[in-house]
Amino acid sequence: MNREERLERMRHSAAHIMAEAVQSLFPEAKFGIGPAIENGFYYDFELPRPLTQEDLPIIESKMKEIIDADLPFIREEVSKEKARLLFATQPYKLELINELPDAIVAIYKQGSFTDLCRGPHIASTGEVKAFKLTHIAGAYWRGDERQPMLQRIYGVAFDSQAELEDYLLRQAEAAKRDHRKLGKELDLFSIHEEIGPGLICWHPKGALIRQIIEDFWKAEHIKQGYDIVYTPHIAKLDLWKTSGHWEFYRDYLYPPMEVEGQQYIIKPMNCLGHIMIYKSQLRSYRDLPLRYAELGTVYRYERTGVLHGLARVRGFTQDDAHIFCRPDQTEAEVMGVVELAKFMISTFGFGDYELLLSTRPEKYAGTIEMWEGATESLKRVLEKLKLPYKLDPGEGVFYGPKIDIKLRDALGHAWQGPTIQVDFNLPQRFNVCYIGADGLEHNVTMIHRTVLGSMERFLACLIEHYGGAFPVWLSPVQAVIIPIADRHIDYTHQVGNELEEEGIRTQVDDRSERMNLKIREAQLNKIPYMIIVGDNEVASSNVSLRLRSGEDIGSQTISQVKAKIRRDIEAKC
RNA sequence: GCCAGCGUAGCUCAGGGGUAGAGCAGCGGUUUCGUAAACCGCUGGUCGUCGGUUCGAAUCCGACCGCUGGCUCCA
Repeated sequence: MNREERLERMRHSAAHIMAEAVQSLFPEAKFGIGPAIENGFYYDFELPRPLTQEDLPIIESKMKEIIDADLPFIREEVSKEKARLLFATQPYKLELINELPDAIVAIYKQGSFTDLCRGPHIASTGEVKAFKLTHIAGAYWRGDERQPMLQRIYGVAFDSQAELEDYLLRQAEAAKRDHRKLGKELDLFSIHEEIGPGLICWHPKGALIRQIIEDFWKAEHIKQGYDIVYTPHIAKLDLWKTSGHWEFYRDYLYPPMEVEGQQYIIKPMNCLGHIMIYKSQLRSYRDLPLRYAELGTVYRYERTGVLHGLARVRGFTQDDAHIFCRPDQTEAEVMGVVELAKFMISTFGFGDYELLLSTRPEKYAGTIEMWEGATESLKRVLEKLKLPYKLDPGEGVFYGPKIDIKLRDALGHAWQGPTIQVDFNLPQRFNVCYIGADGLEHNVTMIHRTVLGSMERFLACLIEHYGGAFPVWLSPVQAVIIPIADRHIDYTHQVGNELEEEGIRTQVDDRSERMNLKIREAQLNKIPYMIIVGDNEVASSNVSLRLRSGEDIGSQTISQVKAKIRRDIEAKC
């Protein structure tokens, strides 16, 4: 048994132990399910009263008693009949029993607690070495919002106290990288109750980072044969009826507004504008592929409970593009997009990401042949590029299969970023065609794609990835010049001007404050270079260089410093 | 949207039925200093909003708004 399997078994057993503890405190508890998860476990309960944070230590100490008693886990196999009797007061367990395919089901007992469970488990409760209950949350029975909401207790468990403490410490460190916290501390963006939830105000420093990314994005897209376009933020409702969005996507749309007797809505997607541009002329098969790219701001109504800083908002800018191509070009185009996405996110330092290939859902547009053909193309691209990916069966959008790339935030939550979606629906609904070599009209294949996801979510991940210490090329302030005493101020401005002329974003800190305070603030603002000047520097026409790592490089000529900063900017690291 | 928790000065937070507190920030001074916080003084809040209970509410109750952790959903 490898480490992961052993840990999973132990964590699952910890869930049973927690269930026993809860049962002893609430004899009338009804039990849902209690699996192992990454780093720990949870169990869902229906209880006579809401749990509070204060209940957790009580449950923990009860769990410790059970662990200290070192009770064996005993597996038994019983008939469904017997299981129904055993769990007669447990409606959720009965529901599970009824759905199990076999006539015989497994149960596990430890101490006074018996659970319907496939197993496997550890030999006895004493094998749980280190655990902690972390939080309580509501969770729908079977993850279905029409079902009752149960109370879920989450815990973490490890092989040793040291590993547990290490994990908790890492979580605490990760919390410091939270983009919502850093966004405020580094003065990057804000969200206002007065404006509305999920709507972002970008402050000068955050806007500057975004602008650098957008400039880079545009330049790379132009290199890759994309054409930059702009399309309106509102459009007639009829357009969205034709596209099917009004029918399939209505819950996410802001209600229509009436203008001159016509209904308009704010766009939730950019595709329709791009289609209109495509359709403004007759297109020959020789013109394809056409790639229209737009940093397009869209608005979607998201339920209040799902909003999260920059990562899940109601107004966001997609780094969108739509590729119109012939079916025989699809694979090459998807290949180009995957490579571009890989290049973009690796430029921003993301090495660790997940690729998912989603296939045909139950409700779908187009024919099975179209789906299979496109899904195979996507698969071949991933295989040719030797990219490891997971299949996400049935999770495609109704209009076509897709490849998603997920980026992780500081706390390990995976957010969908780049996405590449083949679309069989819109070309038909809008009759998006080209004239083939045969002189006849053919539907184009349309590919919707982003290579960052959205500026908001990407920035959220980026802030957390770097913990706010952005690489030099993205740092809003790249160098701060700090005089030791007021008599050095003239010289700091002189140095500052030289750096500015070199295109380095420089700030001269000429406030009447002590150098130590200025260094501290520069550190807290995660400014990459601190350039300190005092009597020695003025006398020698040099500067003293300190890095945000804390490293004191010491005396350098101004041209040495300029060259170093330029090199670091160009290396994008 | 659902479950739970939370909302006190610009920020971080204490207080908890008798009418508001700290540190930092800000402002005014003093200090001119060698690699992560100099010193003194001052200003600053209808305690998220609206209702209710009470002689009296920031404190208790209700509704709403917002935030946090999950669930569901997603770029």
